[in-house]
Amino acid sequence: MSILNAIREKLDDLHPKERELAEFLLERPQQAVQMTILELAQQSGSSTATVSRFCRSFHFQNFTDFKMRLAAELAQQPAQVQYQDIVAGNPLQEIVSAITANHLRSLTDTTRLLDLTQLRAAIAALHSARRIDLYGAGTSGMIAQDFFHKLIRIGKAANVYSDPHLQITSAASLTDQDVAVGISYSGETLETINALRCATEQGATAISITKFGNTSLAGHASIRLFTSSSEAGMRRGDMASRMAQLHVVDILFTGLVSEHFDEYVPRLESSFHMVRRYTGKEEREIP
Amino acid sequence: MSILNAIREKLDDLHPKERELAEFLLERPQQAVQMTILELAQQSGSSTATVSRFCRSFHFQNFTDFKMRLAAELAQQPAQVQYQDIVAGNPLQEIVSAITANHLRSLTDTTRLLDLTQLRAAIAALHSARRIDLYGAGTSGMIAQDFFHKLIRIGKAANVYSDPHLQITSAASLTDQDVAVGISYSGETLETINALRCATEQGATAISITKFGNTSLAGHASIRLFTSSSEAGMRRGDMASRMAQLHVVDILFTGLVSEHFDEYVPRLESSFHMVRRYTGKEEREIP
DNA sequence: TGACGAAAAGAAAATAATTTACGCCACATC
DNA sequence: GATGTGGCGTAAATTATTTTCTTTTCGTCA
Repeated sequence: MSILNAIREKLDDLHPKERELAEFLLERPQQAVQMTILELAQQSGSSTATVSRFCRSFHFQNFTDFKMRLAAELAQQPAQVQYQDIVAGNPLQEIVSAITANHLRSLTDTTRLLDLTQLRAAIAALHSARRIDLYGAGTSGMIAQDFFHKLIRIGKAANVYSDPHLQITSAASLTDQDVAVGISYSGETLETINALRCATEQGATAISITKFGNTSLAGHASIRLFTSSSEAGMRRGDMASRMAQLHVVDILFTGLVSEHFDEYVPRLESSFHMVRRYTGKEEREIP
Repeated sequence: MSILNAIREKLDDLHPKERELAEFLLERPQQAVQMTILELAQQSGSSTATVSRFCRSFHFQNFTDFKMRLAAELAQQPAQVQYQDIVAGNPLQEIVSAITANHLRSLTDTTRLLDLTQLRAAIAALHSARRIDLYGAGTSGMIAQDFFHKLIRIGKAANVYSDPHLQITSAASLTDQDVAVGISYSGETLETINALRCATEQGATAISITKFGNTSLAGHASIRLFTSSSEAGMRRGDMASRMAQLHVVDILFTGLVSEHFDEYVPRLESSFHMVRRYTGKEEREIP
């Protein structure tokens, strides 16, 4: 942050208009680097001449040089705004920063919370499962879908259900050779809990993916995986939590493939090529 | 290295002079970002017009925009762990680190590539849309689903289709008051391209969400949103790209809600409470 | 109190940079 | 060999930036 720091240090020594400009730059550097000198001058209440002089006074070759270097500096570390809920009329740039920060935070927190032992147990269970059932509702249903997509790519006998009746119907036919995965961020989704309970009763290995804490769903699972839990923020919805859950799914899947590389990778590559072959643009172009 | 990657990928498709330019950029990007368009044209053996056209063909606003984003990209410290593919028998801890790094990188790269103008245009289009159609196949279909979940929460007349026949059927009935969103990481999914083309023909506003570069899908959209593009890595699948796409969806949605706070937030809160009321554990516990 | 000078800052002119319109040329097609 | 198409450069138009010149403001000193 050397450029912005240098500006901040000099703030008191600057002429009034330059100071206004400097303050604008410190406040909204991201926007500033996208502007022309005229836009910047107008928005900061000065003139193009002042901006130009300002850049030279800081020993940049010219305005463009200044803009480039500032852009490079800003790219170094993304702004850290914390777990914000949606509020009215935020500048778009701030929304972008806030969401990015939320998501990054969510992923790193989740990584930190991961229990390698549980992860290994989950991978082992998935690997030796005869059949894999996935349960989830709403957004967590989508996570389950995603996991499903991945599992069938490596030829696993997986199923995914978001219909409560089907969930139970399927769970009822599981055996002790099977695995059921219940996904629910809150860990309190009744349908998912019931499906996992039912699976457990049939002797299946139950894996839960919930937010960190002692949630009901985790209570019914023998293998528990957790994602970071941020304060709710009903407006924000489940954006960050969904990222975290996908993150866990990705790690599970990658761990699974990596540990049984020779078995799964050929299937993975085959599915990749087949999808290309049968859906790719090159062979079927419509004129 | 999204921008340079995108250039590298397109290298074979470029016209001779553009190609020379591209090769120069790939070889000496650091120098390139310090030059004016004339210098760059001369040193790469082309003309200013060619450079300008080149930048636009990659969907940058103009040469300056290109230079700024490239400078920002070059300023990024090389990540400790780079976009890794799945390999055999890695220690689990390393897998976790690698995936986390991949995902973080994917999000920050995508954020850096976001074009606020396009984003604003997309938000405005979505807001005033009479009807919103979402198209996607495979994993991108899931992203479309996710967006759909969000849009119906705020009472938008949205639909999501992954069946190609339904996509076209629905697209055919769009009007110039409607919006169609095509999602495809590769930007080359034929079904999605056709659906978006059809929508465009009906006069609907077309929004694309693809990896960065000049992809076919983006070519058929009037509003183009991009995610970071990493080298393929077929085993890794589309984990990081999916994160990036969701990231864009989240930003779109949050921006939409934030800009029209009074209209959307009550609906959002209502949907939140209703889901709680009708599916929550507290009222329906099974003993 | 008024005159002078220094410095700040804008207007406008000058310059530089970038985009666009236009047209030429090469190559392909019939 | 005529005609069309598309790549590409030149130059004109546009836009952006810098510099010069002028006005204004404020402080100092007679």
